[in-house]
Amino acid sequence: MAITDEAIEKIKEMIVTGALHPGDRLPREADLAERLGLSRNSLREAVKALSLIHVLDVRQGDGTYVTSLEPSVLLDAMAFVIDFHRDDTVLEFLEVRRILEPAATAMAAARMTRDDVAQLRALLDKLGPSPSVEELVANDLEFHRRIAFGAGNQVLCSLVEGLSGPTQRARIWRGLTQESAVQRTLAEHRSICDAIAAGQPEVARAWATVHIAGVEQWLREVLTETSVSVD
Amino acid sequence: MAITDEAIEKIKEMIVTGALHPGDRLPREADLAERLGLSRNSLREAVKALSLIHVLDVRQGDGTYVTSLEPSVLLDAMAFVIDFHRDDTVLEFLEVRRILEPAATAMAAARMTRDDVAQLRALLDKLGPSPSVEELVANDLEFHRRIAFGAGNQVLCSLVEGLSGPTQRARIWRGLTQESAVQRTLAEHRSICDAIAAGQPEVARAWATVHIAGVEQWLREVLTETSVSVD
DNA sequence: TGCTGAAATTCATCCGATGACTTGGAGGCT
DNA sequence: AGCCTCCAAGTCATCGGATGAATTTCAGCA
Repeated sequence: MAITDEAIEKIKEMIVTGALHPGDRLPREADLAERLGLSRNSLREAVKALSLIHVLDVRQGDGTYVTSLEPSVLLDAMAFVIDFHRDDTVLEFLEVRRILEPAATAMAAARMTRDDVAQLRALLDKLGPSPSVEELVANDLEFHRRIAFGAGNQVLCSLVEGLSGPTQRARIWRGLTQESAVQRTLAEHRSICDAIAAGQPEVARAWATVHIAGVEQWLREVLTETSVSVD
Repeated sequence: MAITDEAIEKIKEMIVTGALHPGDRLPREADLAERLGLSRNSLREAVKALSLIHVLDVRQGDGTYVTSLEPSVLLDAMAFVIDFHRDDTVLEFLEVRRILEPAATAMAAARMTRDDVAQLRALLDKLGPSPSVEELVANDLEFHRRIAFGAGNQVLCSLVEGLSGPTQRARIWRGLTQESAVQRTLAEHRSICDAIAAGQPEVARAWATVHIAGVEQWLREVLTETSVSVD
């Protein structure tokens, strides 16, 4: 194994075994490099890799720290990974969302407080009569984020959030506006919200399923029409 | 933004825009560094980070290549990330598995061929009368892997696979053997297999749910008993 | 043809030096 | 005392160059 990979493993080891706790500061690069028996350059490669996936947080002029290591932070890196995928696999991601989101929505319907629901509805109301694509994306993202958060499971929450990279969501919404399916989608958001407000998990689950399946079907048609060369 | 991060973005951009395709070879480090306007050292940090998440594949003496970028390859990196989590969040991961696995199992029940099922059953039969923990873990992993694969969705498959890091699965099985709950768990595997063989998605889904929920409940009790300091 | 070994290519690792950024404290002002 | 300014120390960021290690390529030979 390459020396840099060993360094990655060793740092990981230090964290997993508890030698390093979340928030802890690492020794300075020069010291840590010496301790691990490699050059500062090679160590930096290891640190850079670990900081890309948010395990380490490097602050110039200050030091290098272990992040909180919360699922949300780590799964966050997943969005980065997902951005690499183009249309051909987008459908598969959407299929997974169709599994996760209804579950999350049902859980949210059982757990969210009256106050949470009020905020959720306020979010939907905030959208003007003719919103831009950017506003739609932001609103959509926030809506699903809050529901996932309301499900009370951090892992589920970040997974749902990460699963539709911002890039993909943007592309979908751009497509929807062109096809004037925006109104239907927004109406579905309201239905989901209503079901959660009524505390009806199964109804909420059904609306969420319908919602995702709708987008899925639309995307499937678009991909078929434009044939193979969507790229 | 740091120059290295810019390099990461630029390489990502090249891939996403299609300037670089899966399998393509990158220019040699020296050239690429010059082209992107940074030193070889800094470029290497970027490359190292991208290769940790399996976006790039570096081969000494040969060159640096873009990987296949298949979901399985990229989500693979998730297992690495998940290894950082300890008992406190394991339950949340398990809860997500309880959502995904039943769905995958139901899909598998509808899609797997007679031949696939035969192999699945053969796998279960391969386990001797008193298997070691290592054998149990390997068998368990392979069992769930095949079902997820049988669901016909790469993303779902790698997600299910990745969600229970090998480390965690091992710990769970070690615990199960101590509590002699092994037989019940193995019996559940057989029930799941039977339901898939019978082509009954809903029965398969139910057994999968029961299976995961069982592990979940056991783990919940263990965590409660041993109090806070499981770490 | 098929094998061997040397040369070319490319990544791996190291070293040393300089620049940039953050933090904390010394010193002075109000 | 409280506050601000500014400087010095600490730490990461980036660079250029040099040498080693692994792989591939291909000429030369049996």
